[in-house]
Amino acid sequence: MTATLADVAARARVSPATVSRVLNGNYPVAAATRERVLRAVDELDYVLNGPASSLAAATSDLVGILVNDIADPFFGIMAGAAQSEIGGGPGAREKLAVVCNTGGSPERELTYLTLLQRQRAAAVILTGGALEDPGHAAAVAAKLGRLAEAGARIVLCGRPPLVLPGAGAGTGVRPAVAATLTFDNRGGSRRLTEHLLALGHRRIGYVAGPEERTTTRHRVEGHLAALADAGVAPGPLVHGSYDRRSGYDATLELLRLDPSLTAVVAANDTVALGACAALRDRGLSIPDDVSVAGFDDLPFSTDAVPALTTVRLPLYEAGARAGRLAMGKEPVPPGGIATVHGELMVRGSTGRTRA
Amino acid sequence: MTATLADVAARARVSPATVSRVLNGNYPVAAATRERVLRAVDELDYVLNGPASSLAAATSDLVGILVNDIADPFFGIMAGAAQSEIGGGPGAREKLAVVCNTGGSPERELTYLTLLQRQRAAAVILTGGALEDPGHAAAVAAKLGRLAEAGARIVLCGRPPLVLPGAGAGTGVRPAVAATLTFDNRGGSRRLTEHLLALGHRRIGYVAGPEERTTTRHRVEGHLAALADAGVAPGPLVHGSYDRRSGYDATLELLRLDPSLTAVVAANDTVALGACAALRDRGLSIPDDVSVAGFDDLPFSTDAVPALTTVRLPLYEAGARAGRLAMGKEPVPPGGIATVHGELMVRGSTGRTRA
DNA sequence: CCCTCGATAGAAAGCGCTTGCTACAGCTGT
DNA sequence: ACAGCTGTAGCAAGCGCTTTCTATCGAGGG
Repeated sequence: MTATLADVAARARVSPATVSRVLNGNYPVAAATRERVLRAVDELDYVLNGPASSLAAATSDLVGILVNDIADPFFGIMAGAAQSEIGGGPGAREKLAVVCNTGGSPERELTYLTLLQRQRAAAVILTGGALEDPGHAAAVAAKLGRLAEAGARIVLCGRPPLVLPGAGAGTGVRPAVAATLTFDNRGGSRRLTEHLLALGHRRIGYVAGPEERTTTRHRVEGHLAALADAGVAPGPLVHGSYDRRSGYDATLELLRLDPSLTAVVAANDTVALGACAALRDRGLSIPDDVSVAGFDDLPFSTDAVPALTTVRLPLYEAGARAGRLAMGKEPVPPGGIATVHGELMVRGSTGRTRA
Repeated sequence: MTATLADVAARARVSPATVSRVLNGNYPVAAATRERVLRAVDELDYVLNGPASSLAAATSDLVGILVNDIADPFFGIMAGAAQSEIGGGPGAREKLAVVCNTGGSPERELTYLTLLQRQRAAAVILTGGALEDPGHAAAVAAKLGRLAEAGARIVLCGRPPLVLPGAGAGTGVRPAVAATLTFDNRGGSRRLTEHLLALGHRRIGYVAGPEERTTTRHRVEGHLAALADAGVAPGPLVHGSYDRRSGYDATLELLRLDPSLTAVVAANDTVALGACAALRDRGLSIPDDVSVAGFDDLPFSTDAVPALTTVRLPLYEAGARAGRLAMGKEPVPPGGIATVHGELMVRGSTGRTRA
């Protein structure tokens, strides 16, 4: 049998209450007593019973991090950074940061949220783009509201702010979402396209991400805005998922739609890699025949040949900040929302159009 | 306030016991009653209190997946696969699969194990190579033993079997580890080096992973074994971490140690990418001047230019299988151990030495 | 020199759920 | 018509911890 608090108490010749207080360190205990208790804990290999503790204290030390695709470094980097800020704050009770992979499925997102609510999670971080389906958005908002009511701190990272009914300023309703770190996908995308335009490109194809995702839409909007400002007509656009295969296929399709393309902008770096492969397979050279650009600046982008022009998103920093916000270790930005900007990284995959 | 079981019971005009039985579905409840209860649950937006439930039932629905680096797709792919097998088995109570990022730190590994033990996790999956430090190995083994005692099913995935004292056959001691899926790193590495030898390479540099990791050692051993069999003297070897930067630096060092190298074998694909970058920066062409090989066959490897010769590990399949084993959905392999083999993928980054 | 206060420890009442056991129908078989 | 079932529902005793309230002991102040 596993040892219980009572066993430890008996061995240390104190009451269970005292043991609990030693373990939680939120009540004065004489040094000698503490010593004795800790020794007993050690000798019995005692480990607190989490469920019992959470039940009695009405709080738990679980922090959930939801990601859309755990195999994608975009999420891995953010999640890892957040986790590193959450695990073992000094003094505080050790928190258990766990990442939950929704795989982009709305049902799983909701399921995980319910599961986290069931565990009375102390905080929840949602990373990456959201689905734009109104029904789903409402369901998520409702769940988050309930989580927040139960005391969980909610942080959005790389996701647009959630508009909650009845949570406006002055209504006295505490907003469900404690803080939002939103990525400036529009602005980054716009600067990227401006860069391409400056290089002389006029026929630019676009490999977009999955439809109905905020990230996809914002990046497309930035791209179109840049074109509109320059008075350049948009080129062909194909939707796909966020993987290299999709980038490959979509690029072939783009080429079919407009064989005279001089540039391809991809939804992200992974997709861009697929695009490069497709172009090469068609015998086109990068950037001499066609320029290619990605987004995110994942670690491998600099190793592509040629190195990928892209927009760097400070994923690690954003994830870490989200982690701190979830722990209440960092002040909430004014208005609860902070925008994280991307930086244009010009590298070898984009070049001037031929004269 | 959040609704409790009792609230639901009152609303449905039944006893709390009945509500519990409806929710857990492990006791006959008349259809009409069930109906009434479910309606009440719905109307009250009731969500089971996980801690209370776990406490009373002495089990929880948490399943922990430990990974060394969540930003590395090697782990992301396995973890995602495992998670997809764990979330929501039909009929069974929904499990919460969570991934914990140790960052390769032994302390964090132990901390997470303790935290999972505290939560009375239903199962724990440890992925990737282990640290070879005997002290740490013993500590982990002890923790796993305690977890298993508490009813958790332990599965190792991509990690060598754990030798537990006193758990041999016939001792009547239930082994702590339910099942082990071990990767044939030695064999894969050996075949890779044999391929290089067959292409005529005799001066092969090796960029190894972190020291004291089983994966590192096994891959090096396979490499050396192939060389020994062929009567070829080992080339220079440099240790580093599992990232591209490390591959870059180590390759420069290798070149310094032996400028006449004709091939570089890297600890994994990520490292290989760094190696490629270093070679290119030195003005060497791949594979004409120097061949490069990786390991794992991560998705981006096929997009490298030239595409990377590597050893494909069925990460997704292994992760999924680990997930099923953790759920008891799949029979344990004979002896509790199954070896997962890698497949040599010959691509453009390796070629014949010049005549 | 007694009283008050600060510091520390204990008693006990839950926290919300599960589950073994008991209770009570409505039937069946004789 | 009655004992014995089978099928459902309720009772109540915890699960192991936290925390409020109370008790005790010493020390300093009036």
